[in-house]
Amino acid sequence: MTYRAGIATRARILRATRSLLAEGGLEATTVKAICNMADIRPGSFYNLFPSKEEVVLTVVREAISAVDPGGPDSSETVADLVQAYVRFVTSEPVIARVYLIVAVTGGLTDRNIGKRLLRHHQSRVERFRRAILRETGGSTRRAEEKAELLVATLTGFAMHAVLNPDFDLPKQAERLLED
Amino acid sequence: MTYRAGIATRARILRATRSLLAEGGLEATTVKAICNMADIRPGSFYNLFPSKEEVVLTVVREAISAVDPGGPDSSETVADLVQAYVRFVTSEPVIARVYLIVAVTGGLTDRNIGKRLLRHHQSRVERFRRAILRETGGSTRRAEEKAELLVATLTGFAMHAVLNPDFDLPKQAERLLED
DNA sequence: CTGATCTTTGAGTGTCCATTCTAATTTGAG
DNA sequence: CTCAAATTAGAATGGACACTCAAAGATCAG
Repeated sequence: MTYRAGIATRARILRATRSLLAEGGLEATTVKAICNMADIRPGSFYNLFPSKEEVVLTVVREAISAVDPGGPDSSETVADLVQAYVRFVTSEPVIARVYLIVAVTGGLTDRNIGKRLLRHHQSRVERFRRAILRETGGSTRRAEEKAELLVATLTGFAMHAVLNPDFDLPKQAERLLED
Repeated sequence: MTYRAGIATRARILRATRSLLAEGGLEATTVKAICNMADIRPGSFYNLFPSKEEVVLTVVREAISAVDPGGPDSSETVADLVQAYVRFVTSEPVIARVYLIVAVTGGLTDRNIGKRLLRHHQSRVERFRRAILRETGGSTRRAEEKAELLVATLTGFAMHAVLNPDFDLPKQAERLLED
């Protein structure tokens, strides 16, 4: 994969996979569908990726890391974190859908994705916990509980936002911060 | 299906389907797997159910209605509703997993299940809204928003409870009621 | 006991899937 | 321009899937 053509094809495959995952989940993401959307033949696909699983994992990794962009910042507030998440879900709906569909469904049914998701979830809780401690103080234990509540709530919100187009995510998130 | 043998076989098929859905989602729920677990041959399966889809839908319907047992009661409180949900998730983990897995995977990818789920979600919000109005008053609009927030949060909690065995659902739900 | 009806069996069907293979074509460094 | 390496095409393979079918067996009302 050192020629320009290969690099471009690889990008088209990833774009198609992302789109298919967001639209119809793993079930709709067949190699044939990817090839159709990327306008290539299976031979090209397998010249650039060793398996379908590898493309899917690549896109899922991308989606998971997009949930928490940038490293932890020692001055970020809880509101910053919540707003960053809301912005992610509303401005990158395709990747957000991939995250919810594949991460959550895969997390529930596939061990590898499940572990990866749990690790990611714990690091998110940790980041929220630090922000809560900086902002409102209290015991570490109490902050941890608050953080878990916040993260779980946000995930629930995102799911409903994807399921129900009328769900007003920004407003609900704002209300969440008031309490 | 008027003979005893048929009725018993039907029950075994449903039990196997429930278990497989809870364990590995739709992907793991193949007709072959159902037949193995129920110790029957495909012919028997198709004598009692017209298709795999029909069994899955039967189990999903069962799971959806199990989330809100009993009709709306004009004296139920918000705490009652929250506790009923927590009890459902903790005491019927198999069916709860079916609800979450199919809700997320099917709801996002399959139109029929998605619509059914959206309707169910709206009736749940309605039930919460009424309880909130009775209890704390306020405008209908505000109560609706509060209700949506509660339902979304509870769904997020249930997901994390299924994903992370350490997540303390009853305690988090209790804390949710305090605020 | 009998026989109409229900149930079960298990091999078989067609379809779709991920993946492989060989040969042809395109690329770009020297 | 040359040629080794990268890329592509597209038919072919094997396996898993949902589902069918004809024949054998079990059930139970009368």
